[in-house]
Amino acid sequence: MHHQLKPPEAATLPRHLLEAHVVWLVRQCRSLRALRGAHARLLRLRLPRLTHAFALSKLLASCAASAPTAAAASYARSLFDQIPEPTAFCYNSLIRALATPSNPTADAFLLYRRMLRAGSPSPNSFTVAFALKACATVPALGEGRQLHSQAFRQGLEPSPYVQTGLLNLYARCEEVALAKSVFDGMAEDRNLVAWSSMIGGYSRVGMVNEALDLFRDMQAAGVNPDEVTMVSVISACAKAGALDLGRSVHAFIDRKGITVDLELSTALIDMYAKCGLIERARLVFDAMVERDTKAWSAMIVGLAMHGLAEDALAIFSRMLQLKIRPNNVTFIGVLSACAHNGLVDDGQRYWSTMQEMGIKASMENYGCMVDLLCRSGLLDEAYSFVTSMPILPNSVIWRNLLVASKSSNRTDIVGLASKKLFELEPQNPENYVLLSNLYALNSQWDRVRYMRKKMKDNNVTVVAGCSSIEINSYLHKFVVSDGSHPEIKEIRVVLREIADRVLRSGHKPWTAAVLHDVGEEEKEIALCEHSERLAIAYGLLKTKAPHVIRVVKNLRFCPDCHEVSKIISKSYGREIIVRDRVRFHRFIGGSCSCKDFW
DNA sequence: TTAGGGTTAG
Repeated sequence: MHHQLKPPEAATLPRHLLEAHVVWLVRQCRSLRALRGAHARLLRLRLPRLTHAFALSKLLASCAASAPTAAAASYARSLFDQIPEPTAFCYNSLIRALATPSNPTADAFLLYRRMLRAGSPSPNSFTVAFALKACATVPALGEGRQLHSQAFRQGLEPSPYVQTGLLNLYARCEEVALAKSVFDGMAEDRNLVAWSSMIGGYSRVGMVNEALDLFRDMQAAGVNPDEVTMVSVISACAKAGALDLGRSVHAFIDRKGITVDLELSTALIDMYAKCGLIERARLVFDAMVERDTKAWSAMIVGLAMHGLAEDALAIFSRMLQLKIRPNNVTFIGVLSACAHNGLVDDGQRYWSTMQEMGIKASMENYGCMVDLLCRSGLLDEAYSFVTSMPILPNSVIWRNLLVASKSSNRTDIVGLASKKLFELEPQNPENYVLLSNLYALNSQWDRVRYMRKKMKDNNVTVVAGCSSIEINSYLHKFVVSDGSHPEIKEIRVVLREIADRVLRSGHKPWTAAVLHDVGEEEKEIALCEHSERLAIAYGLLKTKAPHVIRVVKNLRFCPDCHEVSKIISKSYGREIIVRDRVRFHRFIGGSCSCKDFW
């Protein structure tokens, strides 16, 4: 009946029937295009003034509920501007529509402020919830905090939607302490969304044990997780390199019949890849019924991380065949696959492909290219690439260049790179240590001493690296020379044994070159109590049956650790998989399966 | 009309 409504008839109908027609028409719309079509049809009906405003607000609300794109946001704004006296409902809808990832200016917050200044209509709990969501999407912590205090003043804070909005804002801004305090205050109101948000917050900042403990608490509280919760739990395992945990969580997902949707599959691919089981990642990928750019990217990045360039590139070309548009992250995978396998020409070709496809290169993409050129020994090309970049190179890029020129006698590059590094990050100990090691390598001991002095003068202290090992579903963390562990005595016995075996193998600790002017005892500590070695020692102590020891480091793997892990693996007959921040080093019987070790 | 999720160089 409704769709047969014609303009002359419209003028004669009572208001409630017209409104019902509007509601019906808008409800049919499944896309932005359909909404525009409905808008045009409603205009042709020449509705009375009030019904017209009603129609615009319904269109606006539907637009706000659609996919959060830039197009939807701008259409919503144009609808809003046509409404003579916008109600709170209209403001709420526009604020909701403005919360798009492509709208980083916190426009939603500005609109909320405008509403407050105008004095009417008054914001309600919907307004605050939508505005908080916008701040969480950007993310804009400062604006979000202002919202928090305003919500408090207006008495809107107790609304459970405002509460979860605040919790999620803080969780997304990596303010876990603030998020936790909101979460703790919710007590009775804690629902699935609140639990998931909090777990996601912990997962995001790498507080894996906290994320998993909370996941257990949630179940104990009788709240059943869904696929959204599981994404956070799985990505926490991925971050920690906790394969056993990840596997048991995956089994839990299957047991509970939780839907493994697009996002959860992607998280599983990432988890298996980061935990060293690339074959398993591949199985998850192959079983997917629907794959988007992120899913393809996760698979490509995973393969690249494992040095499987051929597979990564094959997957990439299949992706192109299926007309899935890659993004800059996909190209991070493609370019790093080339870099790790010395495929300079291919890498440069893919770089041009990326430009041709109109994909804007990010700092990471430039970084991949610099890495590609450096690893292939094309130092000059790398240098000119860096100096002609349209964006200012960051410290990662300069460090890469510096490491690449360590045995090149290119004092110009070393000079520029170190100058840039100390300008960009005067307080980062990594730069001092790197340069000092570089001088030590060339036996320039006076320069080594100068770097140490400079470090001292600038009050730069080395932040200890941290390694962790997963034993019985728990992550045990260690830092260098960490004597605080309750079982440190037993660990030291194993360490002593490791040191003996390592020294007997004839390996000369690399660190000793840098520590040439320190005492024997310090050298021994350097050899002995690296965080990673503490973790391996603890693994040897605690795990008898499994032959695999997995250690995750938050720092870059050093050549000395690489050598020592190989020796331990061979000597104890254990497979050791060490993952540093970026990739894998798998040692089995003394050989290293990592192809790109420098 | 309300809230939670996945891929990112060394």
